[in-house]
Amino acid sequence: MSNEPRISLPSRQIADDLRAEIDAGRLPPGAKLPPLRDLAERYGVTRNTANKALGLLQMEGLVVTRHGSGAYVREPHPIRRLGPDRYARHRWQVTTVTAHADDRPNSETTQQQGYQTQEVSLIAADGHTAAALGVDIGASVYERARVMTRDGIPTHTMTSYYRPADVEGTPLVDQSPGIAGRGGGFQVLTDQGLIPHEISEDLSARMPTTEETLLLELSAGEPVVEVHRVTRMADGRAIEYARGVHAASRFVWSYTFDIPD
Amino acid sequence: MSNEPRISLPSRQIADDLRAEIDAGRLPPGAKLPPLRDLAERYGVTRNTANKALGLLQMEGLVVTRHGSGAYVREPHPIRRLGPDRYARHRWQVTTVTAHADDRPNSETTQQQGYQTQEVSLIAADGHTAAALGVDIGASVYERARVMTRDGIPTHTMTSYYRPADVEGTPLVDQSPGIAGRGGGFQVLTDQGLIPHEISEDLSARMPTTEETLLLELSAGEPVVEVHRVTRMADGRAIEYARGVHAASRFVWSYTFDIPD
DNA sequence: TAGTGGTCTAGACCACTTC
DNA sequence: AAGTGGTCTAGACCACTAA
Repeated sequence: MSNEPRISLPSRQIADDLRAEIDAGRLPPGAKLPPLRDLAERYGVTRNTANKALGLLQMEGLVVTRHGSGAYVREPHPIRRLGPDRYARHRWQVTTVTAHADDRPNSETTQQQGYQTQEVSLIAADGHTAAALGVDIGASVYERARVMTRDGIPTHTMTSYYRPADVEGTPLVDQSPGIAGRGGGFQVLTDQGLIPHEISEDLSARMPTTEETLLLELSAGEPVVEVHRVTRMADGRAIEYARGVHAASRFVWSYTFDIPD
Repeated sequence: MSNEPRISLPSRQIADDLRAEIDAGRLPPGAKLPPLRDLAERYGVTRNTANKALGLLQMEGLVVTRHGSGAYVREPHPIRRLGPDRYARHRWQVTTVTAHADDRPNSETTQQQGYQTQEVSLIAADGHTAAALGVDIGASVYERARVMTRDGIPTHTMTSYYRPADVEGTPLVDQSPGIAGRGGGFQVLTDQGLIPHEISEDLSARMPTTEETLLLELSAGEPVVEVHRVTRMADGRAIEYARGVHAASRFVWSYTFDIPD
């Protein structure tokens, strides 16, 4: 009848006990967990087994370990709320036309979101990109890959794709990092006469690849959210396709819409 | 200088090799991986180490293991696309008024989404619920918890909260499973004169709790997406607050909106 | 019954952090 | 130097699956 093991596996039991301590607040965020050797002795198991218990808690995202230091209750990340407002015109529209020689914006733009790297290359469009931009598969498109950071820690990647004719000669496809600067990509497109009007976003979540774990400095048990974004003009023509990979624990996405008929 | 280990750890090496086989398509979805004992022998390591390598691949969501049978390359799930259309009026509006005596809808409604269980109870509102519904913290609200299934496998949970005055006496708070039936919750609210008009959704991703892992039959390395939804009438009054937990790999969320000013 | 994954003990060495 | 997490070997037993 019962599908459950009669007695909890030792590693599970240890994890359950620690989780209870955490949930009850007796081990608050930032608190140090007992050393592996203590846990092993207390439960009469080997260090391997105690270590496995910690592994379970890491996978759940409840605990982080610092090699050589200890295991700690994970502290909640400051969460950034991503709503349609982040694309608002007043955030990127520059009043003076073609003012992109002025890099290094001084005020709040850098604080809000400064990117670390910008890699631009001309590549062959894959299926998704081709479909989104309305070009043939294998056609040349510009790829602009960035890693976004906040307070020095990477938060997400953002890779944009453009039709070459749309962006040739613009700061968007200039190798120099950060040169898109003031106003960013949308302003540059606007300067080209390509006015962003509508955005479609597709969101999905998965576990990171090993590369992403390194790049985004993800701790064990942290999923990523993959965002696919298509930006269109008022006439429906797509002018940018972008793929982002976000550390899940640092964001919440927010959307509001009317119920359709 | 180099921060990388000179030689890859054995468990990492095995995982990397297997991942390469999978990525290259030499181990296609559904293919059986070599038995642990074979891997151990081939690499000159113990079964423990080979097992750890499998664990890494499981965490990445690339591999699933079936106890007693073997380890297999994970097959991609059929993905369901969730757009605003799923809330469209024509999907739930019933032409004949107050037709909720007719349970067990016979045609497509059940195929699309049939729920397994419905637990209704009167509980004290927590902070989120109170804020969303505009009631005091601790005030009584109806909680209606469901587990949604598709083709017999659970896909997500959905727990709705209502102001008691809004739903008292309606099928929504009837214990009998499935009785909301035809048209579902929005139709019942409409029958009460509470017409859903606008929806706000907040999405975030995280690793599942152990309970959720059992409930949604999640395999190792599968994250969940938590959806918070507030449904409002045209005058802005909230009539439902709902929280859902989705198996991440089975869904993609899709939103389209105009760029704000 | 044979094959296979899951977990555990016992003991060892290493890598990193902290003092 | 002492403390702590990470990984590994060697060997064992158990639980589940499939023929």
